[in-house]
Amino acid sequence: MATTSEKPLRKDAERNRRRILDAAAELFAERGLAVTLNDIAHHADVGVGTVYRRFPDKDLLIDALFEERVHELLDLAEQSLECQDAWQGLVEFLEGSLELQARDRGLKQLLLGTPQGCAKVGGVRERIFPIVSALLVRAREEGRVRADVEPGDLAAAQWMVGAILDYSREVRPELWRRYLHVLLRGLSAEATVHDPLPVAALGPQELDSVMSSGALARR
Amino acid sequence: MATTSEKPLRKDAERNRRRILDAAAELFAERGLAVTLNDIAHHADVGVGTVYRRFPDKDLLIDALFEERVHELLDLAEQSLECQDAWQGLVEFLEGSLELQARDRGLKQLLLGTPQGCAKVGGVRERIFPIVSALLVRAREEGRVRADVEPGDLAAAQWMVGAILDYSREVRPELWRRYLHVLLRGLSAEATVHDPLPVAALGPQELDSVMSSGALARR
DNA sequence: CGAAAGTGGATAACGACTATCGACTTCAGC
DNA sequence: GCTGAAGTCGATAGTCGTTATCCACTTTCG
Repeated sequence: MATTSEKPLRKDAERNRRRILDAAAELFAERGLAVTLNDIAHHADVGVGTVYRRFPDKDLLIDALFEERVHELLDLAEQSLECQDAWQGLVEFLEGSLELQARDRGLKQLLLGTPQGCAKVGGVRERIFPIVSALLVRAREEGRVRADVEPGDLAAAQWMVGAILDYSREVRPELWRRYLHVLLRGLSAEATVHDPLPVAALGPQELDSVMSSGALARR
Repeated sequence: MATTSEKPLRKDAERNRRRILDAAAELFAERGLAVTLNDIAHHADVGVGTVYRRFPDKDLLIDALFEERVHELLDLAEQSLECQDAWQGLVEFLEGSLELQARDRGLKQLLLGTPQGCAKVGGVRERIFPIVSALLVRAREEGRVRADVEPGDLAAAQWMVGAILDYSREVRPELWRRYLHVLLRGLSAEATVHDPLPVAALGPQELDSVMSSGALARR
């Protein structure tokens, strides 16, 4: 079970493999997982056949690509658990996680969407959940979070902020911070007035452009 | 410019028109705007051709169907503005609006998604915005809402709770109430601890089922 | 009763994507 | 430098789901 033994790829083949991976990373990040293998091939300056030869199944490509990125998230969770102040840790985790998602549409879809295939990635997600739950429980015990907040609420929070990401990514990539803040305030035990909301709300014309940009597809 | 004059439809034609409208209402509500005219035809026990004859363009059908429903929303907004307590009015509006959306996927998509075509519906949406903005401004003046909250935040709130709707509709249709509550608490001037969160958070097994149900499509 | 209006649903036209194949190019080792 | 194994390219065939048309047939209404 060598980690990455297989056969030693020929030099040009290896170069193409990298090109494909790089192109895929770029396209997934900016356009989401829906990009076709054709798109990726063209973007990598490589024939479609080459892509199919190397990654017969798109899920294999996704797995290969995102394994690393997803582990970043796992590290983040573990590191946040170290934090002496559990509330602080929770905030750090959510901010970090959403920051990654803001920078990579594909990652967001992988994390919050359906797992289908992509075994490795799905597995990591399952390992993150208990860690973050522990973080939440601790923050609750420390009296920083409402007593009736539960782990499921953290998933919901990511869904909600994820929606902001989808709608506003083009117009105001940083808008999600504002609503993460609102949400955290809503979940905290004593919601103080102090710290102002980060980043301004969308103005009327920005709202229009979001609405008509078809951020949410339809038919 | 008679409102609905045209030609007086033949009796059977009129009956079919109604059937189509009814079937469309049902399917849009439970499956969203993406249902095909074929689906609608079959569900209405009518030939596909009949549907196309009556509504050459799907947008026309949507317009015809949702004009009324969207006006309900406009009424709701106006009525909420009457409320002496602006905060109360705001809550009523958001709850009412989201309740409608929870019951009708199509309506939700129409309100929060792209307007493309569907002139009438889009117009009403534009009339609602200033009303709700006024409501917000008043609630802010009354000191119930944080001073830095803006009208755009209400749109964002609907996007966020709308995401909860999309994810959890099958598993727990009422879950959105919990997160509207959290959000409102986050936006309110003094977030008191009192009133407990309505409806429980999703448990681990429910989360799994949401994740794997592919609530959010991908490829 | 007959003309006008309306109907059904097989099927053509489409568009987007997935996947294959085989003539051709490149590499690595002798 | 030659050779054959490894690798490449991209036109194109196959699928799938949807939109839209057409016309022989049925229904309505005066």
